[in-house]
Amino acid sequence: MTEREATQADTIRLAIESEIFNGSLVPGTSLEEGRLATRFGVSRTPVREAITQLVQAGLISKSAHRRAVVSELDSGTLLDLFEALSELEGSAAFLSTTRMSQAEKKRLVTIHESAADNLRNQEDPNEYAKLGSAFHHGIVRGCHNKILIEATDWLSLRVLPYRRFQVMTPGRLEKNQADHDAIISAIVAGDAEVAREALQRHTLEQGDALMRFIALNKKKPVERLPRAINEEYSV
Amino acid sequence: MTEREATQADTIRLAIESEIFNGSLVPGTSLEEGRLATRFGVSRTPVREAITQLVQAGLISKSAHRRAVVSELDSGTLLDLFEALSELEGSAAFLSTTRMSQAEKKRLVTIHESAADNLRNQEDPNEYAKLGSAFHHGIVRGCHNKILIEATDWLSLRVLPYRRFQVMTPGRLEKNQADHDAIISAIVAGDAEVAREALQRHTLEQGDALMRFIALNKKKPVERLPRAINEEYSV
DNA sequence: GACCGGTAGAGTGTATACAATAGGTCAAAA
DNA sequence: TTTTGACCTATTGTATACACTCTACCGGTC
Repeated sequence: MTEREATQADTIRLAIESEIFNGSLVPGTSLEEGRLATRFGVSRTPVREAITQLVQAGLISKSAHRRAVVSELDSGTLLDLFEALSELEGSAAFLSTTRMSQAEKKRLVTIHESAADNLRNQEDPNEYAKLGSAFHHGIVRGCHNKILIEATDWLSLRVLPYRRFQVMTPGRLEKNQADHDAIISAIVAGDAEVAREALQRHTLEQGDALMRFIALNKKKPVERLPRAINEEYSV
Repeated sequence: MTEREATQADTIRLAIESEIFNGSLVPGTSLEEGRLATRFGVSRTPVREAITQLVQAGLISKSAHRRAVVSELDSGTLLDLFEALSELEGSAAFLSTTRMSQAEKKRLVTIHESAADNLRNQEDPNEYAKLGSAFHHGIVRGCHNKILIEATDWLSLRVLPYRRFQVMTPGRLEKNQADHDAIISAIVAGDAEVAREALQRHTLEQGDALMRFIALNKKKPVERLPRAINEEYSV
């Protein structure tokens, strides 16, 4: 929808984004324009522009004359986020079932089978995670509705800062794979309503799992804050 | 989610927004920072910030080193927009059915009945339109999911520039009212799935109607462009 | 006559300087 | 000792000046 090129503001936006995603910038960290400017070796102008963009993207919150802060999602909002995302992904699955080409479906099956292999042979869990998100991604793209894709991406983006909390509780990957299996079966079988329901519940459950894990780890927040501050100030 | 206060950039953003909505700035019009700056009596800086925000909101498109342009939705995208919106509103209706308080449902019924009165007595159609959007709005809020509300608002915003094309084809209002009637009935009866389906189809049909009307009027685009340019340059 | 490259001119991107605001600090009074 | 209020500093918001990019026009060439 909105095409851009490599202007400094964009570069900086991407840099901040990835720092948020990889955990250098923990939610709650406050961002200071001047400091960021010197850190990136530019003036405050492009930094401000990057911040404005990230605010609109929902990754940063800010009010007038106050510092920008990496958005912090309380558990209620996080729950809302997953609920909304599950509805959107469900809708996408519904549409994708009838709209994906044979090639697209085949690609999706391939991804799914790679994931199955990975799991069976106990390979790199990071790789499995990548395949998993490719699976979701593939279904969403399959709906061929630019706006629905955009909206889904938007919500997914806001979950990313919390994805790194994702951890293996015993049997979680197997459950995940089984869910995916049900979803792909429904899509291949052409049962749109089943596909919707399966993906919807799957995403919702993923959210629940993530939230439970975060809730547990919030008990010891001592280790989180100092590290974050440290990394923000490091040049 | 993101709180702001009255900074100049926000004022200008709102000004541009409303000009887009009321039709002063027709989709396709190009916005020049310098001109806008002098028009609003400020420097380019807040104007640029306003534009950045509107770009992220989807109302304006822009790529690096090029002028900002009021987003123009081709018919395909508009169709996507309505399809996505219908899914979101449908989801909201589903959730609202079980989550709205009695007070909320009552308020919704009141709005619906006011609309019925308005229609029966052939009162102001503008007022009817307002009640109609209040009805939709009320259902969406009723889902009590901040994110879903945000996402729905986001999409609705992008439809607004085209709403003014809305016109009365014979019997359209009656059909609209009948749809709303079915929706509110399902909600009051507590039948979430019926509510979802009813609102979803209703929004989709609204979109189709709008698109048909726009398609007809696109046949004579001569009158649109000069007027737009004219209005942009008027102080 | 059509096509191509170069060259102003307009307009965007960035830097810097200035203004205004918020939040903290310190002092004074209860 | 605590609280309150005024100032003072740090940081954001805005203006202006400059640099770079694009585009449209022009002359030349095929």
